[in-house]
Amino acid sequence: MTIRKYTLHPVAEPGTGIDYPKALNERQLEAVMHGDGPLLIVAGAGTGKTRTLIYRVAHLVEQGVPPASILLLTFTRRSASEMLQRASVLLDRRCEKVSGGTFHSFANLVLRRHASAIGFGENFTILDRADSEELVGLMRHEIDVAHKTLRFPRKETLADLFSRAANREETVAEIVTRDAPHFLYCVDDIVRISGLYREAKRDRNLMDYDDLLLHMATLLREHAGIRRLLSESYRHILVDEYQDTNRVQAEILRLMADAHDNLTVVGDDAQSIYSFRGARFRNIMDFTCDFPNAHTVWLEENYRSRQPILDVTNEVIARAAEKFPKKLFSKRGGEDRPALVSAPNERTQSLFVADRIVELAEEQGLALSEIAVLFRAAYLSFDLEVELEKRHIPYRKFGGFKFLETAHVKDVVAHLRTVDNPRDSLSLSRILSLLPGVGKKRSADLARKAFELASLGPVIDALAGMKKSDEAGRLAALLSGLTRDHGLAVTEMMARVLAHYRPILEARFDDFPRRLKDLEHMESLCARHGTLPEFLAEITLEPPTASVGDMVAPDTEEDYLTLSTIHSAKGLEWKAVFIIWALDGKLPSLRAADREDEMEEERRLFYVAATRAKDILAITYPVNIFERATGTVLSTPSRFADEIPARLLPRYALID
DNA sequence: GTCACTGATCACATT
DNA sequence: GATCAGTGAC
Repeated sequence: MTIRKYTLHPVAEPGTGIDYPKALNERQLEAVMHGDGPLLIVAGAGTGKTRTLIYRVAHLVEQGVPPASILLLTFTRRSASEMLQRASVLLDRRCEKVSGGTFHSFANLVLRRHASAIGFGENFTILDRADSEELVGLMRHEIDVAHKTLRFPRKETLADLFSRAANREETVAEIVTRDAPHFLYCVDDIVRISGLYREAKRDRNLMDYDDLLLHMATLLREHAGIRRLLSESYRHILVDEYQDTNRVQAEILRLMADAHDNLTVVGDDAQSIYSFRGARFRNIMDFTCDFPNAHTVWLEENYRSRQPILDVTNEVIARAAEKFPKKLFSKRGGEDRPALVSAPNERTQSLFVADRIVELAEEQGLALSEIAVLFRAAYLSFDLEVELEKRHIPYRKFGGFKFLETAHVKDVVAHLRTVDNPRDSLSLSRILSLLPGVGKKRSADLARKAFELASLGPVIDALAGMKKSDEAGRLAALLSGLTRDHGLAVTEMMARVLAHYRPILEARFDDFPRRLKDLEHMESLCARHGTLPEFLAEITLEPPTASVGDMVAPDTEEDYLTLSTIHSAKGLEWKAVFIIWALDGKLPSLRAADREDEMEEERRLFYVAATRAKDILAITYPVNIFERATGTVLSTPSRFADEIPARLLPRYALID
């Protein structure tokens, strides 16, 4: 995000030392200068928590701590590398040597060395969400579901239940009881499938996202030698966005800090928005229980937003049920209050937002990169996107479907995965099913054979024997070439797979020119990676953030507007922010209505959205929206906006 | 066994 | 709108 670079603070020349008191306020300074031992930084939105972390990293390095023994864990890998880059500008290039990444990427790194200690091979394959759903689907068919008449959960639902159980360290039965009691009638079958799923992953040397964390925790817990080794290697651990960690992650941290207790966590309980992934905002409140000698620092001065915006966001969060009490303040004054705007329908909402964006850009000279439109769910921006395209306003959308999840990209990746891990029968049966005349049965049989022998040999022979099918012969040639020629560069492998896949793509999809662009983009991605396993782990752990259509225009220099889900907007800021579809039933989502804890999370979500704004904030909603699922008509603004006094948040209505 | 068709059912956020 | 189970034609 280029946006963050604009907030870079100019500091002394490298080598001349950092003028900490000049660059930081008193509280930030206290956090940065904290010596050894556990440290909790409770940092409200926009209070400079990233800055504090960066200075703390630089300070540690300056104090002589070897950079490689500092571990910086963040929510996305991109934010880790950005922070380390900024630390490098601050101090010197030593900061680039600091280890940084997400919990998942760090776990991947460790497990690639030590997986055998917990009964896995080091060349395990990482399953993304869709892969794990597919495998669950296979297991679902393994058992005879006796309840033909009653509804049995679909594979997506099952995978979701298993994931919840893993992230919260609860049993599948407990999760079903609490989150899906309507499936209690078949809870035994669900538990059986979860067992089969677990075994299938172990047999095939596969790990899903949750496994990376779970196995990492097991490794640390049960192998004191490895734990000591790791804990000694990373003498200082810093964690960003601590409010969005789950139980397993908290345990990993406790174990990692075993040898030294040098653990710094930064977070804001008011911005915890990932409970569906098992995040416990209570982790941040429990930190001082886990580490009784922890020092706590509070950051409350906001440098981002003008006071009228803070007046609104403070009201929103003041009504939260459970929180660390804090009230943010800003020296940035201003007259303009945020606005709550109703539109008679979605179309008018889109027209209004597009009009205002043009106005801000043309009349007030705001760059498009200083403006963002935020929403609860990815589909809510479709209508606006049509309008933006009509007016030729360039934008990029974050959140929603990733291009990695599209069929053609998955096809290509499956070829590479098969070569990397012949026991990955998911990928193998996927590419076999692409052949004409090969369906479920035959692909599964062949994949099983490859699995048993841990080799593609028999599959290649079988394919070569299918004389009638030209396609089968081509696939055989491709696979045997890729497995035989050792030491091939990833780019070369990709080029061969693409050459093979291209005719299949053209035969299967009407819109193949567009999809071909995605594949070309992927080709350019793999140029950055040395080995095949590295590349595969990379694209699964850190898939390109922009959604599908944006692959077409990746030119970076163009000024563009940001459309984003609120979740994907975490940690970012813009001068002007529009929150669309702030309609009660959409934000908060209707599905949160009967659970108080979920409603509280919706409140925090609204809070995160509103606190992204520096100067201008507009909250809009369409009325008379018919919800087919429930048969209700939604017409009231989000309760989180509605309960704010009009003197702080004035109301406006658009009329057609 | 494979494939193309039908009608019923459920739909958020992401590493 | 996508997915799933069931059906019948090759």
